[in-house]
Amino acid sequence: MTDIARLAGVSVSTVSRALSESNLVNAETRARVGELARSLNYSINIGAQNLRLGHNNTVAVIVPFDPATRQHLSDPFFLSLIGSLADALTDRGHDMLLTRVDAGRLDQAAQVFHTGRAMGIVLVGQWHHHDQLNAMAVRGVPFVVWGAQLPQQLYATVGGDNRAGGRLATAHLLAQGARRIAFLGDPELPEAGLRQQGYRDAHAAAGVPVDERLCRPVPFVTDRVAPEIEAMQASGLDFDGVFAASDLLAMTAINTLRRLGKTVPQDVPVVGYDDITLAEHFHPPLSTVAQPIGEAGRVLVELLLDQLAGARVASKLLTTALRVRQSSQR
Amino acid sequence: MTDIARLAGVSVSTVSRALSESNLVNAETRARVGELARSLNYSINIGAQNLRLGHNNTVAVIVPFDPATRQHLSDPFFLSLIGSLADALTDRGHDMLLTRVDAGRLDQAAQVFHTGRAMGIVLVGQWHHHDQLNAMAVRGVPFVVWGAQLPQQLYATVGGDNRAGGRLATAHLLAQGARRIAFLGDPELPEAGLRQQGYRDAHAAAGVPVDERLCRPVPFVTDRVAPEIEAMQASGLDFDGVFAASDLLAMTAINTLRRLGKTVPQDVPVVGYDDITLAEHFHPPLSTVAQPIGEAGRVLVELLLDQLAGARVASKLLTTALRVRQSSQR
DNA sequence: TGGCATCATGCAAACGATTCCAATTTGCAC
DNA sequence: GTGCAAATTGGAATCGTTTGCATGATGCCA
Repeated sequence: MTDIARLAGVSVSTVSRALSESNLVNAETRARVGELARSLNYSINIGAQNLRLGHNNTVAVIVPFDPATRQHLSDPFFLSLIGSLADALTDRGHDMLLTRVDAGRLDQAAQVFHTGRAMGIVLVGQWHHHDQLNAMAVRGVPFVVWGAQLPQQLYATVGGDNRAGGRLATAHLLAQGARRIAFLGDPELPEAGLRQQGYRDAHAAAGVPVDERLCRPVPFVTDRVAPEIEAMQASGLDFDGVFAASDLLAMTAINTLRRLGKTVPQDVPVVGYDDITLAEHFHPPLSTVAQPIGEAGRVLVELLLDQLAGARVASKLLTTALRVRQSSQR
Repeated sequence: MTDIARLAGVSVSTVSRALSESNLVNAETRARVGELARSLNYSINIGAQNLRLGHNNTVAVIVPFDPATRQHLSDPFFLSLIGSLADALTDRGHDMLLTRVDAGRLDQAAQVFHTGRAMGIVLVGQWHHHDQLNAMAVRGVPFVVWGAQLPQQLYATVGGDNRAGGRLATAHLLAQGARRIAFLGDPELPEAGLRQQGYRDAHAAAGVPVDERLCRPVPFVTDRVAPEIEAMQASGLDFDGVFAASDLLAMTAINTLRRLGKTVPQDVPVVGYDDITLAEHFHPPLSTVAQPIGEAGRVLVELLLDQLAGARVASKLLTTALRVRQSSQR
């Protein structure tokens, strides 16, 4: 900037004003400075600008990281959500900082705010530490979370209506004539827990009892599915439908069932959750509960920005919809 | 920092030194300052630090954006690559700025560097503008690109060995007895072009002629696949194998074939490209050419950092491997 | 006691921008 | 010619850090 000032024969103050299109400077000078800046391929240093202005328009998107398993960032649903966030933030003119932090040391996430790297935070992924999140909220860190609403939460979440989703999926399976529906998913995780709750709701509404042995607490890891299904079969536990808490689990379940000689959907209709890109390309095309991914990114960003604007924001439940495809229709 | 200095009864200089664990300060003062900082929940402002130090340790990952279609960021392969980059950068202690820019206004990508937002750039996605990339390289912008190597290129790329991948896939199909293999993919795109080249290589090596009508220039968009296959069938163009330039195309092709009454792999073996997460969960499990995604992120980051360290870096070709699954084995 | 390292600390100048305030010029009316 | 407002511009302080240099204190040795 000093160089431009020298070349243009004006002071840095004037250059600064000219570049910000202030009408305090003579139109002719403004043009000359602009020209010069362009020809020198110059653009103002955002860091310095932020420092002076006390601004910052980057938003951090933080994904948990389990240091024990050193598991990489690969879940298709969360990757899609990240894509959706990237789009929403770009549309709004914000930069997106993608960060991974140890899921246990959640307070590290706040650092990105305290160090001034980001103006606010979007947390995405499976966060167990409800209390740590509350602590963060109390400390005034601006953030929103993708996930389930919990009682006594001091922060805002955005998430699909997991309970309704579970209800829809299960009701559909019941309507297909299934009476002994296995549920695959770990109810310890808030989102899966609500989906299971919906599963129970649907049973209650239909007057069909739930066999607790059919609720299998499988984590969101595909290689735990096959053993679970084999265990059910080995112990003579009969089932005539499967509702899995994620599409990946559902797909693995279908493959396992096929390997065990059962056909989907004739013997066992299956419904998944998430509606990832490949659900409809799967064979048979997977019935699933769709999460509104595009809307998710937009709403998360909107809530965060509202919060930054000083509003007290409420959590939002996005509507989910059942996509009936062939995997569940006999 | 001023506050801490006041509370600790020392100057900001000392606080700065204490916080950076400099041994120029008395161990006792250092401890006191550290304690104070922790209790005040203070962390140094990275922006100001960067400004003073002239540093910056964030790397921008830039994904193209077609403003005409307003297409969102959703391709599973690129999303995985982004995940891989996030991991590689986190491991190396760098921040990752995820940005989307208009694929046509590629020079905008350089802005993120010129404005000091990032120290370097990783370009990911389908970049047609070879010349613009060269111009960027000439101007001294540090960046690496995921994609195919082109002649006369002044910048470094990292990519799978697309030609070898195409060769592997096609040779495998030929070995399965296929003699009329359809190729789905747009050879105008460098990567798909090389895969097609490999397809031709394999034919030449086996002494099997290529029927040009079997090379179908399908872009990387799934809804263009079915019309293409139907057109082939309608025109009586026979084929007994399919090699698709991406897994998504392959999966759509399989579904289309099935709809047209052909079984995969018995009637038509199919091989895809990329080995996305769901390839092995597909039915039938999809044979495909695996791209080393994890390695991709690491190598991209490594090359960029080498370049920033002043080395002149050469493009790198990552080895690809054929994953034979059921979709191609009769 | 004086001289001289050694240690710990403070002062002030940067880094690259923005902006309040003051200064200069110009135009216009009286 | 004088006075005053408007239009341009420059000077200097500031944002939150780091660091070269200078300063003061302390301890040790002769």
